[in-house]
Amino acid sequence: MAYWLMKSEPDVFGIEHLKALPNKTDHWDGVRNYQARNMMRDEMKVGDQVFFYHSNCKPPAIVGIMEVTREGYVDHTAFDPDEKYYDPKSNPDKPRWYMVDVKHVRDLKREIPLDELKTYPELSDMRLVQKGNRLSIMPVAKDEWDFILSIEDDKA
DNA sequence: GCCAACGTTGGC
DNA sequence: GCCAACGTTGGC
Repeated sequence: MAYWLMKSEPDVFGIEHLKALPNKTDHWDGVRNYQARNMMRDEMKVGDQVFFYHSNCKPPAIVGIMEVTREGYVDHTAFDPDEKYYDPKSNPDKPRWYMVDVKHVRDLKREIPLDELKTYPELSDMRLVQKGNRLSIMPVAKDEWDFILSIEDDKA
């Protein structure tokens, strides 16, 4: 089993939106970045655990845990001109973009903000805490995953 | 709202 | 295939 982190803007699609859906499950559409696409298409497996990260907000933070419930399949929103993430270069005969389904597992007991994550030497290898990081989906090492859960009970 | 980082596009 | 221009991300 592998571990991941996925970013979303809470104003657009936050963890509260995911929780409100039937089965607390949704497809993670709209990813238009090849590195992120490859991870969803090729690497993420059912049962993998995923941190839900709120980006572009105050404060940016890890807020919960999700689980992959369906492996990579074609992101049909790329074919629809009415969709925000329409991509005319993707078509059903030659799909360019993929997505996975994720299910809300639980909220963290507290939000763990980015500026706190940056203070731990244990997490210094995470792309999340590195400068200029723009990748919206990234793998998380098991020891990093375990470490983050171990500070969940700490006082902020 | 600013701006640095970085991915993508397109002319050559 | 290079690289400048441009667009987007996302922290601050």
